[in-house]
Amino acid sequence: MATGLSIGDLSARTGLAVSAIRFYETHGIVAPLRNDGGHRRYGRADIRRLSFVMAAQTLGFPLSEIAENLQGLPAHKAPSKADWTRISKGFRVKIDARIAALTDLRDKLDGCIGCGCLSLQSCALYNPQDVKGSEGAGPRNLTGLDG
Amino acid sequence: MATGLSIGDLSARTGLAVSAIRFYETHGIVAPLRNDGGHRRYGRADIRRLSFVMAAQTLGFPLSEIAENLQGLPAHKAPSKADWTRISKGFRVKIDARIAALTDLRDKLDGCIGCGCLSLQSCALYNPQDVKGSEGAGPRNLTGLDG
DNA sequence: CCTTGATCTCAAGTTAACTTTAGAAATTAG
DNA sequence: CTAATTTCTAAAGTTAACTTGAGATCAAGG
Repeated sequence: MATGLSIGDLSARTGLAVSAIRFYETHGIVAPLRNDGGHRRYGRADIRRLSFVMAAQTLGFPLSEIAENLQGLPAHKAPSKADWTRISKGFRVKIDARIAALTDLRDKLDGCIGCGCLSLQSCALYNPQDVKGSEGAGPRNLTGLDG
Repeated sequence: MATGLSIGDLSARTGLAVSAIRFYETHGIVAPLRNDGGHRRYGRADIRRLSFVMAAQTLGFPLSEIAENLQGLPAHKAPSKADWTRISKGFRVKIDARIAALTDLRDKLDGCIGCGCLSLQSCALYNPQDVKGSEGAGPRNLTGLDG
C-alpha cells in the first residue's frame, strides 16, 4: 500500500458503495489522485468528507448543495479545524431552520386535529406556507429546505 | 357544471398540476367518478385529500406511505371528523419523531463543532446512528424516516 | 508466473414523482 | 353552431442518486 487509501478501503470505512464513491467524484464531491496504474488514491480527509455528505443527506440536503458547501474545503490536503468549524456551523443553521419549520407545522396540525379539518378556509393543511409551483420534470424537493 | 369538480377546478384549488392529479390517481390517492363524456368528476373532499398529500410531502413522506394512510378514508364520500382526526394524529406522531431525530443530530453536531471533527473515533458525523445499507437502485430515502 | 480479486471506464438500468407530447374527443364561450 | 378550451389516453422524457453489467487492466498472494 503505497500512499493513501484505495476506493475499496474508503468504501469499508464509510459504508458507502464503491459505485457511490465514484459517482460522487463525477459530482465534484471528492477528487482523488491516481497511482501509476490509474487507480484512485484517497486521503484520510476524504473519510470525513464523505461522512459529512452522508450526514447532510439524512437531513435531506441535495447533493448539489452539499457539493457547494464542500467547495470551501481544500481538495487534496487535510482541512484545518477552522475549515470544518465553518462548514459545521452553516450546517447547524440549516438544522435549526428545519426544526423550526417542523415545529410550526406541528402546532398548526394540533389546531387541525381539534377542528377536524372541517373548515377549509382556515385549515393550515389547506393553506400551506409557501407552495412553490411546478418547475419542470423530476422528483420534487420533498423537504422544501433548499434555502 | 353538473356534479362535482373538474380536474382543472381541483388543480386551481390545490395548486397541483393537472398531470400530477392524474398521476396520483394511478397511485390510488384519489379515485374520481366519471361523467357521461368520460371526464373525471371530483368531490369536495378530494381537495382536502390532496392538501393532506401536499403537506405530508413537504415532510418527506413518500407517496406510497401517504397512499397507505389514505386507505383509511372513504373513497367517494366525505370523510367524517373522526376519520381525519385519526389520520392527523398518526401524522403528528411522525412529525414528533422527526423533530426528535433532528434535535439529536443538532446536539451531536454541537459536539463536533467544539472538537473540530479532528478525532474520527468519537465523531458523531463519522458514526451515524443507523446506516441502512444499499437496497438496490433508485434515489435514496433522504429523510430516513419511513418507519 | 499465474490466478484471483480489486479497479477502471462507459453505457445503460432503476426508482420516485412527475411532466411533456400527440392525437382525439368532450366542453364551453361567443 | 363554430372556435377555443379542456380533458382524455398512452407513451415517452426528466431529475436525482445511484446500481448493474461488460470487457479490460491492475495488484497481490502462493
